Amino acid sequence: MVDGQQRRAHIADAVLRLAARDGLHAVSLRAVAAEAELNIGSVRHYFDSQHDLMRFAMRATIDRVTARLVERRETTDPIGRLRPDELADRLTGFLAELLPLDERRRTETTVLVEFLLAARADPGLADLAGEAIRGTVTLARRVLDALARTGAFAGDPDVEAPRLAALLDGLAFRAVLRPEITTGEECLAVLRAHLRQLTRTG
Amino acid sequence: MVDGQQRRAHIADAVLRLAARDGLHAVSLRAVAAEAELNIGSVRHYFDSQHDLMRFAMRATIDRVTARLVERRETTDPIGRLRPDELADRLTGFLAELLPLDERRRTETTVLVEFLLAARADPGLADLAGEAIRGTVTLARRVLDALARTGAFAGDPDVEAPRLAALLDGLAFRAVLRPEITTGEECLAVLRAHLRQLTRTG
DNA sequence: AAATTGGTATCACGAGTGTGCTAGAAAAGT
DNA sequence: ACTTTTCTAGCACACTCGTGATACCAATTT
Repeated sequence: MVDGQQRRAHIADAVLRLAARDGLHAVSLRAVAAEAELNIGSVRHYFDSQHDLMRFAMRATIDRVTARLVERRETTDPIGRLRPDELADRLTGFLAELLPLDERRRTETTVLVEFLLAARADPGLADLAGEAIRGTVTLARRVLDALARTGAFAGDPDVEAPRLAALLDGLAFRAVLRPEITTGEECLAVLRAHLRQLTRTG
Repeated sequence: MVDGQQRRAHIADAVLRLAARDGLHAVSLRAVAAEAELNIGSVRHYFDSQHDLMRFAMRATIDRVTARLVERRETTDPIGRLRPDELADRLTGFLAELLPLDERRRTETTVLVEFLLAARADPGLADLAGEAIRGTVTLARRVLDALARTGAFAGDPDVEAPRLAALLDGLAFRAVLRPEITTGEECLAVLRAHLRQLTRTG
């Protein structure tokens, strides 16, 4: 007996690799089967339709990123008294989980952008897209809370959270599209500057 | 004799409408012909290949947005002495040209996002994508210059320009994907807050 | 008036797509 | 040992796609 969960994950991985490399439009059943080194019939055994496969892959990506953030959620806990700049740098590293700074994060971010855009015209993915888009704001809110808890920040969260969320998604988007223009170092520098400035305003 | 330029623009319009409504993957020669109420043969008469058509449409979109910005470029000229906040609001309106705040801008922004992502796996569009991505930073630089010229801002342009660019693209991206989450008002509020804060920092 | 170009309209081909369907092999349950 | 489920493998159908090729009409040129 084969491990069904593991097989599905393996297939989803093929989808992610393919989508990140060649774009979502290149993700066909046949291409996925080839990439996963499986037969088309096998792929279809684990996923009833192409749509199921896509949804599963998108779900998996969101969960994967979320899991990383949860793993590191203690980063936002104010252990001890840190200097504001130190706290800002700490949170920069935390939020950098959403930026394409290495192979893994690049794949995840790229695929998410692809899926989000696809969801625009595909009602079957609308809920997942909403989840992801809201997720960034939620995360931003959490980080701002962490700043506020140390008294280093006292701005209006209803403006600052969307602002930080847009900045994050914008950096990710630009770095995904043209890494040689919006480099990883630049992303970090910008994000760090933003968080540091927030600590100076409140 | 038919006006070739006009016909090409008409066809490109059909591409934009289609791409904005159903996504780029739905833009086939047949769909474009139907949308433009032309015969496939006619479309093919004006464009040698599908790739030519795509390139032309992307080029047209970039030019259209650029033209709007050039039309309003005097907005960045410091006529008279404005209060910093007034200047910030003025520049907010200027940069809002890149945000999907009405039908026209929504179409343009959406299509641009679609094309940018498509360019990731299509070397034939790479130069246009680079142009667009660089364009946002250039624009950001111009706005920061305008701020600096009035002495209201003295930050580091090498950080602030990419930051503003990422914020702009992030707002546009999010508002294109989920307008009910990242609304037009929120975009404006965030952008205004950002520019106002810049005037207070320097 | 004849010839050339510009524009419109179709057909046909090969390639690629998702999916319905069938069937053999392998493993698990009885 | 037999049956049933799981898995793998592949055929075939209907569809869409871009494009080559062809033909016909209209306007302009010669």
